[in-house]
Amino acid sequence: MSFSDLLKPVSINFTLKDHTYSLLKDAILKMDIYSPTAQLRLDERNLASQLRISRTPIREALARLAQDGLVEIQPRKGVFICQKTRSEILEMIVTWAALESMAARLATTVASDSSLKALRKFAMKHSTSATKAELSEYSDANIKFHQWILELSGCELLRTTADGLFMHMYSVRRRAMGESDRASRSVQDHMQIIEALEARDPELASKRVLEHTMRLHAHVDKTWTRLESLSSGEDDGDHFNLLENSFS
Amino acid sequence: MSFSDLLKPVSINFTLKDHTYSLLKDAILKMDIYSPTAQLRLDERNLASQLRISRTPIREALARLAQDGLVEIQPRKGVFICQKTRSEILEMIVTWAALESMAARLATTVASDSSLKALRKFAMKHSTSATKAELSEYSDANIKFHQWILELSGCELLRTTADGLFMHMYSVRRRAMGESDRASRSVQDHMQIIEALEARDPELASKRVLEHTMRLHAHVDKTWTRLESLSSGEDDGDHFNLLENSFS
DNA sequence: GTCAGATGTATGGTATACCACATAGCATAT
DNA sequence: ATATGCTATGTGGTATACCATACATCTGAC
Repeated sequence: MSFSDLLKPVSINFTLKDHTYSLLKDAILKMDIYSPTAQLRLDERNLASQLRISRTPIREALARLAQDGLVEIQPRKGVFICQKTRSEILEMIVTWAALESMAARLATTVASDSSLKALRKFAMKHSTSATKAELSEYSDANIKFHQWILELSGCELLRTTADGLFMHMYSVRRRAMGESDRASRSVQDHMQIIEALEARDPELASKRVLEHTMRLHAHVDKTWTRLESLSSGEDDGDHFNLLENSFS
Repeated sequence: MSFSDLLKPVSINFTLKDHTYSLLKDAILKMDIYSPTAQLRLDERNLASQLRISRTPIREALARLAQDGLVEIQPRKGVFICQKTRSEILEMIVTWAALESMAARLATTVASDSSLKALRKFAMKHSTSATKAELSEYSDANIKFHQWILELSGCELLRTTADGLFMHMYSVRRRAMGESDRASRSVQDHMQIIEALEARDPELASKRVLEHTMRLHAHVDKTWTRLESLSSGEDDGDHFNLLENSFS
């Protein structure tokens, strides 16, 4: 090993702006933004003094977070963490379903046999923990499975776009994805998806991913009521109920 | 009508930051960023003096544009307009196909008869201009048709996500979407899509939109060579060639 | 007692000064 | 002649001062 190998990574390209961005993003995603006691307002000056930096990099980070839809900047009013409505969450699941369904379609063609084998191994390992109702672990494995399919598609844009959606659902997944009665069905679905991938059947793989994700959609649609009570007043309508007969 | 009615919209919620953002965005999208003489570098101080404002709102606008993927900020180096590689453009088309295909599926359920009728009317009106090889007009109508389907889905997130992709393709659409030999086939496709929507057939509508968009994908894949020559050196591989047999 | 207006304070928006780094050109030494 | 190192300059990164607005509180008049 030469000198240059050791000395290369001199923290190049580090900026407070970028650091603050990921710092704030993680903090927002970790906190339970639906708790009644949640601090929804972000004070630039407080953040600045807490992080011991000036407001400038913070403001640029906030501008990016606003672009992500994580916060809302009301001019002359303040910066507020965005609470997603049930309707918005359902739309995210629909969009996610669209992306992952396409990813599965692509994966039937581009994924290597070995990578499919690895996916199967992963899914089977976690099929046991799911039945043990270790919900948090199951939830993580569940998300990982879906992200894996996105990766297998070989399409970076599909993956990153879907990641943007997953991000918003982190603060939500514990209550939406963790029900144990859904776990066994979910594991079953996953296995069928893998079989379709292994069979190199684009239509079938795409169809199964779509149906699987839309089952989550239906589940959230039915059980999710707490969110509406918090941000009550605005009613976007629940026209998505109508959509479910598009997927059988 | 009282004075206050007339005077209300006194630039409330107007911020230089937001204004600069859309200003720069439009400017970037309008210019031909693939022209050899294109000015790819953005100088903060130049922009500031041209717009007669300070650097601060410009920097926040640039941070958002970077998030959009329109520009790249290289710390301590400069801000550069992003040229998309052919590979990235192909990925955009794939992702767009995923979104619009889902939108068509939803639209078969939620779109009203009257809105479908309006879509058909729109498509038929522009089917004539397409044969007249009025390319620019056809190109606009083509995009409008696809956006319309996104709207009919009733899913805002599908629409906005797809819009984000369309945005990047504006600077590209003239050379990618305007070939007249594609126009007649395109019009034909559009009509078949409308028929599937009117038949309220989710599978068929989704399938036809997918195939239609992937025909554009195949077309771009085959004919797009100029881009690579400009940003030659990096080769992301053209593994997307392999994907086309997923769609027949 | 209540409401209108003034005033104070907090917060975001903007401008600007300064700093650190990257780059190119030049000078000097070998 | 070439290579090395210094310096000048331009650029983005950061800090900070100041401005404008929104909102709450207080005060005074009715």
